[in-house]
Amino acid sequence: MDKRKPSLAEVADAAGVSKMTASRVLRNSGRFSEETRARVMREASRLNYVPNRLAAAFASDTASTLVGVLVPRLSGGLFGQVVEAIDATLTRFGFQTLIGTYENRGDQEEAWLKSVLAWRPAGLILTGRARSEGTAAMLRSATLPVVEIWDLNTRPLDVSVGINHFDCGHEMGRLFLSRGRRRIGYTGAEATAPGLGRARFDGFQQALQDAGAGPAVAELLDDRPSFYQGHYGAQNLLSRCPDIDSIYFQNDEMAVGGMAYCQAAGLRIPDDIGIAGWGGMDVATIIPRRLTTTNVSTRAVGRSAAEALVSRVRGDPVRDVIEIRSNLMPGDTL
Amino acid sequence: MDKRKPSLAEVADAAGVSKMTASRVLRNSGRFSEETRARVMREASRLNYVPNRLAAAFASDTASTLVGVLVPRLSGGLFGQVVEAIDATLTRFGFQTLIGTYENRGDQEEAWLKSVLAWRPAGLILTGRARSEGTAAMLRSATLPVVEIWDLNTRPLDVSVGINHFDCGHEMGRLFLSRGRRRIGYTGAEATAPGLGRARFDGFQQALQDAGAGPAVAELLDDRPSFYQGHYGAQNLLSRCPDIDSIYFQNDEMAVGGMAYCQAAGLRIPDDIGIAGWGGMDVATIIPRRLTTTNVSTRAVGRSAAEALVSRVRGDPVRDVIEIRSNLMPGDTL
DNA sequence: TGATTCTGCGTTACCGGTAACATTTCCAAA
DNA sequence: TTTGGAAATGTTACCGGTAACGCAGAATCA
Repeated sequence: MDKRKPSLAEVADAAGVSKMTASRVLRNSGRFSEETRARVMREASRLNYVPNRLAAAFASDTASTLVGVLVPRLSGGLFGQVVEAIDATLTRFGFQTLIGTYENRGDQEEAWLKSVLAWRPAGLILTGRARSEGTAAMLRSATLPVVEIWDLNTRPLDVSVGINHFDCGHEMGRLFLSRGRRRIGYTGAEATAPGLGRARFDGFQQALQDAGAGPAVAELLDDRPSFYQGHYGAQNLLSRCPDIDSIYFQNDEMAVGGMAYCQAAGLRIPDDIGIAGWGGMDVATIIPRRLTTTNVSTRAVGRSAAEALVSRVRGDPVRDVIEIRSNLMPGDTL
Repeated sequence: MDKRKPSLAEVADAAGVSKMTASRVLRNSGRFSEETRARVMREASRLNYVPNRLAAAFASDTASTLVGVLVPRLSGGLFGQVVEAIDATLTRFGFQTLIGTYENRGDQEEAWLKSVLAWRPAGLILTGRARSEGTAAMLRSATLPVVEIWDLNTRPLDVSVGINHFDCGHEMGRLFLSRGRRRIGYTGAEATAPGLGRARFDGFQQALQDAGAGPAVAELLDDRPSFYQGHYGAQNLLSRCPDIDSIYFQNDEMAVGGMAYCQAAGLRIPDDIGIAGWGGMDVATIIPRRLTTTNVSTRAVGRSAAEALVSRVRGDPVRDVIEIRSNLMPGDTL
């Protein structure tokens, strides 16, 4: 038995037309009669024809439906949701997602980019904005649609779809002050990685400074954000500065971990200590109180990014800066 | 300025050799002198040559480095970790991950498979074992390496890397009994989806039956497993059967959500009610007690699956059933 | 009625690599 | 010096599609 997949030529032969006509029918690119269409489609289906995208993309340089998607990670946090939304949207438009994770290592990013560009993708979706010189050079010379996500970039390489993290932090800072908090702490993770949580912290500090309040005491850890890091960070912070009255965490996972520590230490929330996080993560639903946080629509980020990319690939007009709104949730923990 | 990427022919010309020699050098497939190697590599690097994998894969039928990876979801639960480990391992071996998520819809799976097979991938990694007839037929006729993950399949299509969920449930059932639990409840999600949590429940019930105990009362919800589903499921279960003394949850997220409900309802854990989950998820670290659960090495599943796939692609011998051990953690909540 | 456009389809060349086979070079052994 | 064979390199054909162009016949127009 012949295991080879049937080719376009075989479908065309079976239908009694030329390869080109069969190709036109299968791509629905016009210039064929209804009768021919029916015959080609019937034979394609009968032969279980699976088009060879390698050949198609290779031949035309415009037919690639691969999209490279690079995120820091898939587990924990919100990136899994973002990628889910990206993939769902790309799939809807007939594109495929080529994934990559880089765990905050720039060299990883560069190697990944090189191996993805080798597939001549239709476009790229990249997270974060801090890029190595080599990466930036590759992107410039590649001239393909690139959507930067997560951190809103007002002067994007091409298109940016993201959240204004600075404003999130600033808004939260004002909320801390309006609740009478004055001895404020901050706990973050991935201290060595640029971007991501950093802008939130900057906005937060700015809000305190704008109001003439002193800066927040920061506890920055190295690992990725997690429950445990929040727990540990809160412990460090409270032993260094036992008199702080509130802590802003880099995200909800950390906030929930920090809350667990505070409660175990006998502190009442929000009376003895105020807690706030960021992200509106599912994990926050498990605690009896509603966590003070900023809700972020990760699905909207993913969907908008994918839609913007598809529009760019098709040559449709696209706004180059797309902000995804986030909503402060005052909650009951501050 | 010419925006086209340099081709192999240009590199070869610049190095003063034929395309074929340049190709051999770049693939390191032997049969060239050290001096030639140096010259070709130098020119490739000088011209910023990025090989065209489309052309390579298309030409040789053996050079594809794409691997299709299909999972139910990326956010929540453990699949994000699994995919992370798969991707890291595949990257290490020079392969690329083409991702797909199917949200428990069989038609999605079939459409995804078709679009991935169009790229003539080197292999596939699929989650779960319940497949539609169309999907199974496509896999049979495609004759490419397929690794099934998550549920251990003792008669795999090709290779299976997974966890024995039945045994996990059985072991946990015995623990429930040894702790004197007799009026037992179970809370699961995705009731309509086959596989996944189902085998654990079956094993659990079997353990109870083996010991002559009555079956667990089941509360099966439709949505995907989450904190909220656990909370809600526990509530339903306790209002239907107020006298149950313990609940086995489909996973740790649900268990933590269920615990939150029980505590809010004034039940002491484990005195009034015993709680157990599954998965060893990070979320369990936030609660003050150690959750009774089964630890699963998701990284090991991902890494082993990717390694098995690479071996199969290379033609190396591979065991066709690879069980990833899981460990019962007695914890403090049962 | 002749000229022009449109419709439907075919022909040819090519995308950028790699497999298979052919050829040249070089060195050691006869 | 000749010669055999391995090492290094070149030549040719091809993978399966698509772009560009060509061409006959039908429809439309002046």
